[in-house]
Amino acid sequence: MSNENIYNPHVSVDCVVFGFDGEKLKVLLVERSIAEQNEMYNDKKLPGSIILQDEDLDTAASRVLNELTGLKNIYLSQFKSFGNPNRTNDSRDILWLEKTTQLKIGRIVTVAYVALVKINSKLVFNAADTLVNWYDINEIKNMNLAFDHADIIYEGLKHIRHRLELEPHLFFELLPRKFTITQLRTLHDTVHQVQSDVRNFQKKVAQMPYVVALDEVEAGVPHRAARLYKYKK
Amino acid sequence: MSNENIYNPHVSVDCVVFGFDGEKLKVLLVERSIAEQNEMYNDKKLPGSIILQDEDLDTAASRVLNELTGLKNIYLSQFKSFGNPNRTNDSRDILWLEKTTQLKIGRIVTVAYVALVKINSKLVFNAADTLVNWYDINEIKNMNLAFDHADIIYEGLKHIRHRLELEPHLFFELLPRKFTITQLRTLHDTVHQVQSDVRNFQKKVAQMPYVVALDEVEAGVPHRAARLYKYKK
DNA sequence: AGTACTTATTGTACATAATACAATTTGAAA
DNA sequence: TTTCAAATTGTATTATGTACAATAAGTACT
Repeated sequence: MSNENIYNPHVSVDCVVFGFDGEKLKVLLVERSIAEQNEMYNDKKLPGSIILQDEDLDTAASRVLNELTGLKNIYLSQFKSFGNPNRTNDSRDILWLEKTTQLKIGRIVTVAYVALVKINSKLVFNAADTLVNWYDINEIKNMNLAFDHADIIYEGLKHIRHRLELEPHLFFELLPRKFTITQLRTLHDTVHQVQSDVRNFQKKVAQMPYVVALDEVEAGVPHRAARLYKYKK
Repeated sequence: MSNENIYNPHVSVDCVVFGFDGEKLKVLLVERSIAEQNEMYNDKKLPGSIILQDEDLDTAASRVLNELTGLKNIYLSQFKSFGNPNRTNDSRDILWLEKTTQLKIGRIVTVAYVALVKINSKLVFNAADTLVNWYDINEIKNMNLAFDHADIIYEGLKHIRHRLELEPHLFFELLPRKFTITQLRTLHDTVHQVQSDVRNFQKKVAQMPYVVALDEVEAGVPHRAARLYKYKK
């Protein structure tokens, strides 16, 4: 291998942050504005950052999430790295990188993470200059996203579907602290794209020792209120 | 974020290549020699390489494997990236990096892959100056490995155990083209660290349409020869 | 030829888990 | 008190997983 071939790309982390609003799976995206000639171009991107010197990958991902939402101790898991040499070739992406980093950046390999958060958490969107919003996972394909972030979201979705199959405990990262079995079932069915039988689902939940019934029912519904449950590891 | 904090690390790929010799799971390691003062220090490392300019991650991993073994079209799957800032801090590792790359390299983020190969493949160990050998997965913990390669192997093992549970088809990447059910069972039991019941295992295999019996039996055994099977996707 | 040895091959009974399916209860609203 | 919307609950059936041992086949030895 000749030395001229050795290349020194940058490394970043990107977070695919999932939430559940009671009906749909959502992803957290950051608004991005690019000054292009006399026009402003707007699109969306995943929360992410180039890693800092002496910063571990996991640490960088936690930092990104914390800077954006104020949240700590949330479920965060590396799932795949993306290093296509062309992933930073779009002219708008190059423009944006130069503006935000003040550097000529040729290539970025990004390490992608999935995060699961309770959408009802009072998210403190810290950085005053960044607009952050939840988007329905099904709308992503109709949106303009930076870099290869649409691919990353899609891969993250596949990953989290697997993970939730293997570790059903992770469902409770997405639900409020007190939830009904119907909410759990809706989430389960949304994630796995199935329609479970109500009775069989109740039966299955009944034999999960980590789902415990509370002495409370939901409030404010115009019909019989459902019992509330909590997750207890 | 101030610009002085933006760092530009190198990126590499490393391959954890698994094989099965009929009894044990094995990993392919490369011999490494480092001239240290007047002594030669020898240890082992994973096959890997810094990625080239304009080279995709998957492509780099294929290249590494092909340069080392001559094999193409083998199962190769990215599983995790390792970016601990201290992973390249060992003095011998630094020495070796400088010797082989002729560069001052501060930090390397590596993207790790698992590969599954038939150990009976006539592996052409191309590079005349690299000694390559199979090592029992259980011996790894008693060996001196470069960088954090012991961690990477351990994570790769965990990953491949998961994968083989979800996609039993992958077992056939490790077995010879013609195999006996006993070989398949031994492999299965080794990977999953269980001891299956012989009859129940046969039953399960019998209802795999992709395992087809041949009109042949194994040769050269000093007892009743077992029927041979092949995998047919 | 016969015996000993080693591994291959095969079935049944039982337990557990997954699935299909609908009537009744509860509380709020009219 | 009637209506409505959603919550709650059980049984029969099927499929899947598990425990368990006797016989068959081929080699090696005498």
